[in-house]
This record gives sequence, C-alpha cells and structure tokens, in this order.
Amino acid sequence: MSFPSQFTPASGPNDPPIPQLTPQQYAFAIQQYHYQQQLQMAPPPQPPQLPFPASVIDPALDSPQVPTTDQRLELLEGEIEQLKSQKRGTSSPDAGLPKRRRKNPKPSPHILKKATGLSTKQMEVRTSLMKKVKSELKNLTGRANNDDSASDSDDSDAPNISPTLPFAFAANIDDPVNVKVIDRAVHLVWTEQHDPRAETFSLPHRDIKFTREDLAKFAKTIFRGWKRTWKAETDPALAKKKAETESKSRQEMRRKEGRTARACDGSAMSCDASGKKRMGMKPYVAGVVPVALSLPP
DNA sequence: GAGCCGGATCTTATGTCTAG
DNA sequence: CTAGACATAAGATCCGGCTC
Repeated sequence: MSFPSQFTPASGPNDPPIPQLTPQQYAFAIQQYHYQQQLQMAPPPQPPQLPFPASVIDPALDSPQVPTTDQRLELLEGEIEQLKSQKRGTSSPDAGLPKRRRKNPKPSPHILKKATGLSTKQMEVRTSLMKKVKSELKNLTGRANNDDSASDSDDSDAPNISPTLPFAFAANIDDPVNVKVIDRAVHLVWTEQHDPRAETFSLPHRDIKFTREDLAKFAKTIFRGWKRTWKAETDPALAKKKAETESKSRQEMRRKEGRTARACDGSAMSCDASGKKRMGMKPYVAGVVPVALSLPP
C-alpha cells in the first residue's frame, strides 16, 4: 500500500489531471463524478433535520451540470460550514424533530459509536456502516486505487477513480483537509442510509438508528488506522521499530508453534482446523500461555 | 471531570505462499 | 489443486495526556 508522498491542498482536491486513464477508468471517473454530483446536490440545506425525505436523490438532478473545480470546492466548503453551524446550533443531529417529542426522552438509540452492549442487529448495522464509511473514504482519498481487495459490497456503485480528496496524514485529524474528507464521507453515507425508505438504503436492519456523529466516529477511527500505516511507511524510525516488532512476533510465534506442536502431539482437540487463524497469535504478548497447553487430558 | 486525541496493543479477516 | 502455514492490514480497545 502506498500513500501520496505530498499533499497539496492549495491546488484543490480535484485539480490534478487524470493521469493516463484507460477508457474504462475514464468511464468510471465520469460515472463517479455524476454519482457524486447527484448526492452532493440532492440534499436540502439541512438534510438531517428532515425525518423522512421523499427521496434521497432528486430525480430532477439526473442531468447534472458540470461545475468547475472551484465550484465543487466551494460546494464542499459550504457543506463543511453548514455542518459546523449545524453542530454549533444543535447538540444532537436529530434536533430537527419536533421538540415536543423530547418531553419524555427515551434512552438514546444512537449508541452505535461504542461496540459494547449493542444488540446483534445493532452490531450488524454498525459493521455495515463502518464498511460503507471506509469504502467512501477509500474512494474519496483515492486509496481504493491502491487497494484491490475492495470486498465491500457497496464498492460496485462507487467505482474507483483517481484521488480527489487525499487525507493529510501529516496533519492532525482536525486539519481542514481531513475534516473535509471525513465530512464528505459521512455526508455520503448518511445521505444514502439514513432514510430506510430510500432506494439507496442497504443496511441489514431498518429499525436501527444512528447519527452522523456515529459515522464521523467511524471515519476518525479509520483515519487513525490509515495514519498509523502511513507513518510506519514514511517514518524510518517507526518503520524500523515496526520491522523489529514483526520480527519478534514471528520468533515468538515460531516458539509457540513449536511448543504447541509438542504439547498437542496426538491431541486432536488442541490443534484442530480452527487453529488456522491461530487465536494464539498475539504479537505483543510474551509469556501468555496458549490455551492449548492447559487443556485437560 | 468529561470528552477528545493519538499511540500502543490486541484481535480478526483476508491475502499469499508452499508442500503434498 | 488444495489445505495448511504464514504474513499483513486494519478494526477494536485501552490508556495517558491534553483541553475546556
């Protein structure tokens, strides 16, 4: 995996010319462009405050105009300002609901931020949303171009194109560039998935609620993970440390494998096929006795 | 003190390699 | 070709520091 070594936000997110695209890639780019244009222009000024919009994508926008890069940038910046003012003005993303309903507040259903204590359905929706946020981030940052795995189910409707909004990993998460990318991804997923009646809705359960903050939380977690990878690749000291850690990990694993092989010699229970994933693979934990070694006779 | 951030660590899914 | 071994990426979680 590789990241762009330089980030030039001043040049605008869409400015870089599309380099040597094949006709297929170019077609994808055009498709993606229209797709994002629709999503970008469809929501009313405050989409989260509309409980159930009739449609996520305005059919009237099917023939998208082609704005300039500057216009797109302005739209994005306006979007961010809108989100910021929205956040300042409301403590909750669903503040658009009639206030009378808040007289007897129920326990908040927006509990997807933390994975603990969630029901099975909530966990499924949470996982699905994380995948979608990640997918959008990949497409927005161009990371998808370097990642052929693309196993996410919704990748098909967001084809990979050249980078448009790369993360500024050298900066913090609150850097305007990063905030812009995260907000954009959150907005895209929210627009597609917040309305169970929308055609774009594809979550496993319609009755599970979530907020834009949940999505932002997911995006930030993903950013941190990617930033860690980026640092490990760009910082020689970290790269060296990582290599040493991995080397130790492999040594430890081989030692454990040797012990396990001896211990489970003739014992089918302790070295069954599930060992393929090797739950005992704990790179950083030395001295942890594998469960297989303590099994009863 | 609550909330956020970043780093470190743990866990898991998935990709790649290789011996049979 | 296939099963198993191994490598890697990345999500989840914990923890300490910082800010308000």
